[in-house]
Amino acid sequence: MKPSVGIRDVAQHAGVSNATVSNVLNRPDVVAPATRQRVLAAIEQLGFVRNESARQLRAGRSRVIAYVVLDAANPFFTDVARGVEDAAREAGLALFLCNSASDDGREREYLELLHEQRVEGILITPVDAESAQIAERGTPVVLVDREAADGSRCSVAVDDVLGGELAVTHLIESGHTRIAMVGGPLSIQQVRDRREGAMRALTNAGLPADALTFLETRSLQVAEGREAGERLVGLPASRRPTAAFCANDLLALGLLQSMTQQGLRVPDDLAVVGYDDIEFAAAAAVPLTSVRQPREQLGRTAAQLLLTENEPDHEHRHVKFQPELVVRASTAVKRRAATT
Amino acid sequence: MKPSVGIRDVAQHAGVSNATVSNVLNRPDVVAPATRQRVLAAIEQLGFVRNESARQLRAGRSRVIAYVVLDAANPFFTDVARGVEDAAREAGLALFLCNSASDDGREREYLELLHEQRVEGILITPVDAESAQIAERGTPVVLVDREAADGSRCSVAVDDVLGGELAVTHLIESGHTRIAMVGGPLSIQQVRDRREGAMRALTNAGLPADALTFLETRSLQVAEGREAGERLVGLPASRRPTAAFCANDLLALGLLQSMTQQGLRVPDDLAVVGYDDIEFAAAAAVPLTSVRQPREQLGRTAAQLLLTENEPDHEHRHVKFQPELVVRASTAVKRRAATT
DNA sequence: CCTCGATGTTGAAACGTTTTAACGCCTGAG
DNA sequence: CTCAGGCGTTAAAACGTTTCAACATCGAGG
Repeated sequence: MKPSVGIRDVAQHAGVSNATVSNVLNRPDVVAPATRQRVLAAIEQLGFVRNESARQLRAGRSRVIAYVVLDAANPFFTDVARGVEDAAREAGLALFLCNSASDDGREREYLELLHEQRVEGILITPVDAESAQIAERGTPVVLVDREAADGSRCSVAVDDVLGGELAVTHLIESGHTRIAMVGGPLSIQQVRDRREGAMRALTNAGLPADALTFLETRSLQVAEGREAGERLVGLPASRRPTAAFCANDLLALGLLQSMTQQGLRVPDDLAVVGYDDIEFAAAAAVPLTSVRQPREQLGRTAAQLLLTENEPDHEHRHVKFQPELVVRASTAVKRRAATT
Repeated sequence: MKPSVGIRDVAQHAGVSNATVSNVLNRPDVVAPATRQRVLAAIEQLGFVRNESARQLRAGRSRVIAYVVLDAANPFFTDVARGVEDAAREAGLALFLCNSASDDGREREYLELLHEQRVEGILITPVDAESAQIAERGTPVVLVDREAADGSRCSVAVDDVLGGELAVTHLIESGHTRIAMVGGPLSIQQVRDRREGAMRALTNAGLPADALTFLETRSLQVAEGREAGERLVGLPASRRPTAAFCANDLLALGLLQSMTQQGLRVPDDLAVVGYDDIEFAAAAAVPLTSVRQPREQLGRTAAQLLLTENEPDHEHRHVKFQPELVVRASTAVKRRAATT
């Protein structure tokens, strides 16, 4: 079971040289049919499994790309990953998924490992885009859902400022003038961008900057959304926002739950806008208005960009998609009578 | 950028032999502090990255395990994966996630690749547990959320028959006598088991077998749940079930959505029970009654079992956890007046 | 002064592939 | 009968590590 049968065992068993076995494996057409059969039989019989390490050592390449994802439990990222995988398999590559779980220690470890593995390329949605961890080390890296600060590598992103603007403009047009934004930590670029968009929406509408209350969360997960909901309800009614813009749908779902539990109604007592438009947003307690991003296309494009990396005349590109607002019940205008 | 600096470049640059560099990397304590510093400096300066293929080729081992998951977009599996990863990193191993997406072609390709990569071990939730793809090939394999048919390998599972029984017993006790089960394809062991449990519940309650209508779906995803909802509503009212047991929460969420869209109320017109108790179940339009499985523990245990695989006196074990019913609004008894 | 053990370092042999250039053989053309 | 050329096969040299036995060097104990 362990004695690890190698290519030369096969060769011996089939009465040929190991080079011939290698040819059967890699260029079957070049070897005579009879010999090929004999070799294949030997492989079958001995249960030979090609040793990828050796092959790779010799060949220098590895047929594998990896996607280091920020939160594997967030459906947004699994959808992006699906896009990546589709593109990868079209190119004959396999995809390894690594979950950094927003922990830059884990992220570093995975990057290190992947570099050592000499994967063909790395896609990453980094914990912190500025971090030096992602330094060039011979393996091409493409940023996903983040913009490369310097032009030093390819990136695929969505215009988060615009997304924030769309969301908050929608709330303002629905008559809201006290709006909360829930999200965090602020070390995440996207949270900052989406907030910037939100501010821009205020400015456009001629509202003062303090019309937006920022509730910072420790992460972008459901539990944090619930907690933010409690904080929100804890505010004195006179100051309490009438609408909330959440930095992603997980937070929004948590917020929604929290509202229900505390006996407040959405959208009547609080309108809610999420971000990402994950599949569960539409199935939520109150179907969620959300900012949709082209998730699979994001992944697909990133993978394609990665594949161009080792073309000789490669120029780093920065693709930026546009988000789109999907309006559902969580922001429906009912008995809204704005304080305006 | 490409000329790939190796251990001997470092050695030369530091004025030592490559063996010493290797020692610095693997047994730092054995080399004199002064030399060590010099070598580390050289590594830093040359941007040396250890070649894992070569190391692995020599050492025969690989510090990586993999989990081939059935559907990376299903939060149930991402939670299991989290458990796996926690256990793996405690053991100093990294985890590669591979998504078979319920496609046995993909599954086969990934298994092949992982064997060739000589990963330390493979966890898998197989598309088809009986499939020969998973044949022993030198790399230990542990089944996750499936029971090993023969005792030929370790497995970690949850008692799905019991789970089905719990769900349907609950529905029966709530007064339902015409029950639908939504799930499929039947090639999936779990669907079969859960249905068997459902049947057992009928028997226990003295109901005839045809009290359960089985609606087979093509997959276990949200869209299929929606479609099943339409089929359900299409039934003549006299024969239409008053409750539905879904083989997982994704189906249940789809069903829920479909009901709402078609103007039926849950639980009044149709009670719904899901399975898995994913985080989104509680945040659904109508909070979902569901059968909870110890997701992270499932993963954690599987990883631990895998780690015992190459102990000399290893005996294959089959761990089986108990599921638990979580009752929420989707099966609340309101104006229920059973036809009994 | 010699021996011994401890401490650090090293040369060289693996590990299992792929690849290259060369080889032998056979066929058909001259 | 010879020779060019095609075809199938092979020996051997990589690829970049780790490891092992051997080797210096040095201080201490006899």
